[in-house]
Amino acid sequence: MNRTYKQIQQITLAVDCIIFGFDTDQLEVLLVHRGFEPEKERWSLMGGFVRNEEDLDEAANRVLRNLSGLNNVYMEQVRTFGKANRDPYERVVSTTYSALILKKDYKAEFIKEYRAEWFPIHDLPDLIFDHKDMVVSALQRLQRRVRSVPIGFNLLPGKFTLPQLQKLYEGILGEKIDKRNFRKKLGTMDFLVRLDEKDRSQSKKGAFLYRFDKKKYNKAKSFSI
Amino acid sequence: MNRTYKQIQQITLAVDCIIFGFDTDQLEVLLVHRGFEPEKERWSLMGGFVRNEEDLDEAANRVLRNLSGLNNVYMEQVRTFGKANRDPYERVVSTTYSALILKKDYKAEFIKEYRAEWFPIHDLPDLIFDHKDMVVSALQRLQRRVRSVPIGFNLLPGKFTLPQLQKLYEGILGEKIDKRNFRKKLGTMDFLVRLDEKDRSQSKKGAFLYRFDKKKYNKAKSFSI
DNA sequence: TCAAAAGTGTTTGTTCTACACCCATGC
DNA sequence: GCATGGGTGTAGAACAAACACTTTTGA
Repeated sequence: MNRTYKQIQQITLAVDCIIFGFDTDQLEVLLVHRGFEPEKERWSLMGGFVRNEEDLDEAANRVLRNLSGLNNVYMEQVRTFGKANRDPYERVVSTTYSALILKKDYKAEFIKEYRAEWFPIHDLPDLIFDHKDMVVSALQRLQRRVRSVPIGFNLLPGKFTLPQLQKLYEGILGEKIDKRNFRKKLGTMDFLVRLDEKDRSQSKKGAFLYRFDKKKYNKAKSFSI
Repeated sequence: MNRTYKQIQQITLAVDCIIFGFDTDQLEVLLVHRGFEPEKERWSLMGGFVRNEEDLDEAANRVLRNLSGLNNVYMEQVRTFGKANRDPYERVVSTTYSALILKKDYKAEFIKEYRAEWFPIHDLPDLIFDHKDMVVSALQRLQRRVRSVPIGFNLLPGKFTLPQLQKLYEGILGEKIDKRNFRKKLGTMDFLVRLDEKDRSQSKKGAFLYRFDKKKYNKAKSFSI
């Protein structure tokens, strides 16, 4: 090891965010239309360079905050993309983070300012560099994680119905789920508390609203779908 | 994004390798005793800086090769450690890779040259920086992966016995496994082929040798322990 | 009264767990 | 002949998968 190696190494470190949202029955990703060179007018993930004094995690949070106005968002590192020529213009190594946000928290003003747009996960436009691979690996990770950790709730409002929750899981996993079996599993989870309230926007009968009780979950910390 | 950001950013990118080996009944990690400042005389993972023209994966392979003489080793990226002050001497972001090697392939000459040493996974010396966290996260990942992908075989010779294999899994997972249940599962895997040969080094009766048939595995690609 | 979505149990098959004895051999 | 590790099967419990009808209500 060589303390002056920095003088030799010419690699820039960046973060890219795969921002997931959910819209009634589809999982979506927020992409930005680049208004600058290189690759102007193509689509990309939201990204940015890491600052000298900030943690890598902080960099990802800053990028997300600056480009979306959102703070305190559920986020986790996915993996680092480091092919020498992944960016043909300069040597950039990028660590990806996946974020789960409540779509309606994302303000229209940012849509305009950054020319951002939501795309269904299975209907993405052409993306720059290896950003498609990044989305794919983030999705795969999400599909694995969402079965064993209750992170999916970050994509729903604080109060949600079981039909909504089921559609969310179907959207993430990309497969139909049996309603009765799904509810049977949820029935064993006491951190899912039913409210005395119904949402009648989807049906005349109305579906009971539930909320995720974090404190109760933290006692047992067991989750599996 | 700013193409000249590299002039501002002063972050060095490194890789660190968590090298796992297995010795009859314990999972072990190869560590190096640092003969240089900073943190001279303490223990650390094998690491190195990424070169300008090499892929991140290549960097990890180079580090492993240079410091161990081993090539074509099973390796996968674990995660990237990027706390601003994780290395108190300079700003270094490090991507970790975990490697599974056959311990007896690791030559004594390198042990001497690099003052490297094998340590049982649950009896590590004090490590520099966040290297302990790196080992922990690599172990956790290994414990998850080893159940669903047949990567454990990389820690055993080409021919191995079932008692050996069971001890390997017990060593990695840190728990006892029922012999009959373990063998029942293996019995369903036709890519595990029994040879007409026994290893008598552990018992008088001798245990049948098996080998992992990669081609057969690639047909079905299903594995679960 | 009917259309549309919400809600509810049972059966069957599969997988997981616990558990104890005989076998082959070298000494 | 005995000590050592290798090898084998079964029964009960838990879990997963398949499947169809009733309820509520607004239009």
